[in-house]
Amino acid sequence: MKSCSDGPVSADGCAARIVDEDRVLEVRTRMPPDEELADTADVFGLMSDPGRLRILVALLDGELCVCDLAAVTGLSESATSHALRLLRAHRVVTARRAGRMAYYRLADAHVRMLLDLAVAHTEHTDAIHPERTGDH
Amino acid sequence: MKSCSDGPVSADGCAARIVDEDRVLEVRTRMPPDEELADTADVFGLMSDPGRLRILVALLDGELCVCDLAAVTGLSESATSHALRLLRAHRVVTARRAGRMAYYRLADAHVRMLLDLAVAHTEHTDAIHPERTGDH
DNA sequence: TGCACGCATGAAGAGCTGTTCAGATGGGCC
DNA sequence: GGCCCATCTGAACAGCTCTTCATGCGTGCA
Repeated sequence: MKSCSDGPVSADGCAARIVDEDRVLEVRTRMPPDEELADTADVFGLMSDPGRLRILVALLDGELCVCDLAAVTGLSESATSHALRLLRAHRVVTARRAGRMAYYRLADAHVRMLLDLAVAHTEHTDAIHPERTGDH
Repeated sequence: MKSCSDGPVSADGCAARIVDEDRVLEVRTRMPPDEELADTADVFGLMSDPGRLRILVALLDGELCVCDLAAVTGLSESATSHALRLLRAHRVVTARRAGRMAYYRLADAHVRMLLDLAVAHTEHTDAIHPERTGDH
């Protein structure tokens, strides 16, 4: 294998040393473009809050109004509304107005698949526990 | 349908009004326990940072050392190491030491599936753009 | 043995996130 | 019209996150 710092740094202006330049270039070409990665990270970010995750899991079975979502998730109605606003802004959920009520449902098949996969696995596998770090 | 605020609040001490109490109770029973939801949210949180997401996507093809990961992701080597420490603590990646080098690889099949699903979809669907909110 | 290298770590600061509080909006009902 | 109710919104604050800088640690090589 090559030395980690022989020769000038790679052509893209990055100052980091590189061990296996061919491999790095290959992985780079496989890497989705920045914008798509950022969007994907955003989607994961939306699902990374326990409150929002509860909301989304609750909506897997069908639509619910804001106050019922608040009751299911344990969030305040204000916090629920804020969370729904975020999810709505990212088109993960849509609202249906019925008089004074607002009924929300999942609007993104992609997110639904991710939720199904995640929930299915949390039911059958042991949780990942950060406490038991396993390093050093 | 019932009025949203008739009768006393539901028996669990939550002060929120409830429209469809049966539905709320049913969804609650389907909801995974708090601990599992928290762990799932943590996993999504790990994938919600563009830098960490890049690292994980890069590792889909196999192991890489820290400096190459830094080169691929565009992160500094320090930031890369910090990110890897987090991922390692959650057992999402494992390290193999070879002399001075440290080679990392994916260690969690669950996370790999989520990554595959997410990346596959970003390649074929239009991104979710928060700018076009679509509400009101 | 001493140095250079790859990596790991701790501290610190800027920025982001999620909550609560207070108030606004708009629809139904008397 | 006037009131109540479900929801929405903005401001503000606490807590967390991610990055950088500086340094420590273990390894390989001269």
